Amino acid sequence: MASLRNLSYMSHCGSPQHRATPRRRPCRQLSTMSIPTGNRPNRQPRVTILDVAAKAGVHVSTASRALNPKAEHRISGKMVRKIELIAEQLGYSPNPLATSLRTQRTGTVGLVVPNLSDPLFAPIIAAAQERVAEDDFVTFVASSDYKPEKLLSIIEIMSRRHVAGLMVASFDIKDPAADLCLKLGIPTVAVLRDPRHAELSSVTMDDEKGVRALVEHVLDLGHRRIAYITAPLAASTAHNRLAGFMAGTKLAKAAHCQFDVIEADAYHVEEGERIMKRLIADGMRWTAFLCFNDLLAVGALVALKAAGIACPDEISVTGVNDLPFMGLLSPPLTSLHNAGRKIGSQGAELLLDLIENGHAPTRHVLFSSHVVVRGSTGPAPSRPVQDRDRSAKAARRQPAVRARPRPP
Amino acid sequence: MASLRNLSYMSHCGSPQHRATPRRRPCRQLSTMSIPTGNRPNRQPRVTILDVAAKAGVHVSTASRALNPKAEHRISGKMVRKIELIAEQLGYSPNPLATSLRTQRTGTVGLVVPNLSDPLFAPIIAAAQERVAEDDFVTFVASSDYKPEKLLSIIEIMSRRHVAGLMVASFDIKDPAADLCLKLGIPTVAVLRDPRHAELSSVTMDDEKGVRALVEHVLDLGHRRIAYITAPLAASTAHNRLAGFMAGTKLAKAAHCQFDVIEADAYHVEEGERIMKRLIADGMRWTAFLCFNDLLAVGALVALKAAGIACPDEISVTGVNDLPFMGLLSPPLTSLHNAGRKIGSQGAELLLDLIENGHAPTRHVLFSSHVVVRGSTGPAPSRPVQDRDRSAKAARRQPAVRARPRPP
DNA sequence: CTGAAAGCGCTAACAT
DNA sequence: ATGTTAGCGCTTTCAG
Repeated sequence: MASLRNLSYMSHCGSPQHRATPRRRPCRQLSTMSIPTGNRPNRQPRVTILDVAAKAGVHVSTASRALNPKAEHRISGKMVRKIELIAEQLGYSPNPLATSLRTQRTGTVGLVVPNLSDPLFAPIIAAAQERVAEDDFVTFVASSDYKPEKLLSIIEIMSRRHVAGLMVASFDIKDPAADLCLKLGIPTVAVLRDPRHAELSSVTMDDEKGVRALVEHVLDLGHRRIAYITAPLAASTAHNRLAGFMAGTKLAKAAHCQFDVIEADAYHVEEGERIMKRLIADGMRWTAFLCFNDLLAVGALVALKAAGIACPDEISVTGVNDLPFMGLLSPPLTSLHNAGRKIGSQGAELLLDLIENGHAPTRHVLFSSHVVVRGSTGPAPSRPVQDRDRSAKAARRQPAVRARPRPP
Repeated sequence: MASLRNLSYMSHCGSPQHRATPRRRPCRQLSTMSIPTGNRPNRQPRVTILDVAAKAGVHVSTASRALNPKAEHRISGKMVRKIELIAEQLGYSPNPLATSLRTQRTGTVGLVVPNLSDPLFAPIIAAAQERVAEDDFVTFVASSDYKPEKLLSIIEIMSRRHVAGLMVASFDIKDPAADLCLKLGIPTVAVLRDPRHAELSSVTMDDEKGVRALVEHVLDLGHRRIAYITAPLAASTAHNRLAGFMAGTKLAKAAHCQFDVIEADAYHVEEGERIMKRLIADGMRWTAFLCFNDLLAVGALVALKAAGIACPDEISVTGVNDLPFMGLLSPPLTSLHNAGRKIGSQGAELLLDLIENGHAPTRHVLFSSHVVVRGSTGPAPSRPVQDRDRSAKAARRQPAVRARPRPP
């Protein structure tokens, strides 16, 4: 069975090439912005509704009505069928550009996330795109790159293009970008990050409850020195999860507990690694780390492994989001499982409501997450790491950790 | 340091709601397709070029020229500056819909992948989107869902919307969708999947060489019973990688070697798991598995672990693409590292070339991959799995594996 | 250097 | 039930 079907073993015959000088756009106007030039010479001549009308021997408006579901009852049944037939055999399809200009409706929606590559956002975009496609919307996608100015610019660009609505996963708390959406009159749904704007619908996870459950989980395991690595606090998710952490600590009524919070500068693996390295170097004082998200947690795991600190035997770690593969790491990561694709489809659903019913009430959908216990959390060790012979600077204790550690 | 900054511990106050009856689109025309209705009542009244012209006391055409870099030298310098100033203080920005209708250029490109959620494609889309955004293009994104008809429909929709170009990662070999792109006159770049169309530019990985290197790697480790799990052979990548496998087997001049090929039905983890379960049940005869991609390989690892078969002690496994986290699995997956984001940015580069220079030659960029050796491959065991007491049906040998195993 | 006028392709009053 | 007309906002001949 070494051979299979009739296969042609073509070898790839391409030749590698690279641009010598990357093209740069010429510097532009201030507020105006033009459509990039494309020098396509020979496109197919399109069949217009005029052609259809001519062949049917009727006026364009008749053809237009016949082809338009909303007006087709104003036309005799036979005429409708005749025109539809002609349209089909001519291969007519309406030019959305003209339709849009006339009707002020483009049939497009915009999806904005902080980072398209993040495995958290990809399924959300995918699900939202699928949902709006069912209603014949096409999707602009852009990435804010975690930059507020970029988000503003994206919203302006999309607004100029008359998107019917926007689904945004990039809002900060009290984000001016959210105000901009409202000012521009664009139906907007916030997902994951809720700007806390009364007039904006949102779809979010119940992060507060989720993180509180994580705290309870590690408390149950006997941990008493617990650190929480939060994301930059401009994001609502960061607020909510921190609130959950604080609530969890209160639950503990913990006289003998030590809780600390460390603020990360970013959301990715490298940042988690950087922070954990620093903490290790400064003398490790905790037995459990709750991380804002899985990526930071994975970075923490990497740093622990590099330092020869055993997880979960010496230190427990948790993440949030339960990204793909988190269950297959070593150790498998304990995490908060979120609604994944459902967030995207539900966001799309709210958005379509808003679009199709101009005065739909704003709604706030809150999905609950649940703790997925895996191998990265275990019983608290009898002695914390620093009491052993490992940490170089174990003596230095007091202000060992800064709220916002800087790169060296 | 348990408290941090002045935080407001807002608790989330949304209420969960779900649509009772999902809205379905009414059944549509055959070839015509209309723009979805959006009942937005009150958008901001836009500032048009007429307003600018009026305030400047000139004709619209003058204003148009003054604001258009390509025609602004036909206007006196003072006039240009005056109009630009007025445009800015009025907050004018051109309506791309009107511009597009007039010029037949939309400043949009389309990006199509088989699956938006796949961690392989997300970075490619992200990188391409970033690159084309530099040239002021906005991006339509859609997913073909591995369905040829869906791909055709996406291309038609995007064509109707006058995209300036298309980057497609969904082509099969000799894909009619590729012909469609050409017939429609859309500048198109194929990425990852090369339809083998002489007139289409492409950006791909040198999969053949890569997989051959993987074969060499496991041969070097002493493996003599090697299976390759291929993807459905409609995809060019599947052809190329299989060719690499075949080439590797020939290199072996291997009288005592056994090579087999198994065709998967899909690309995801579950499929890898299903196949490996089946192979285990049928009596395992191999010591090394090369998998078409990481997801299948991960599935295989899951099944092996579930069956209590040790990797790499008993069986070695490899993947392709080196997705994020592959190095953190247990065992860490040996894989082929690909160019990742570079594929997307290079694809965008070629596309922009095609768009801006109508008669740019078609180019084929081939990136090379390299083997990343990790823990999932190890020396061949002295005795293969089936010779021990593990396999239930170890006796059945001959046609144990079908080319296309079906679900039970 | 600037104005006049036409028209991209379509839809939606307003007629009949 | 169909035809007439106007115009969405912009660019681009063609005149002057």
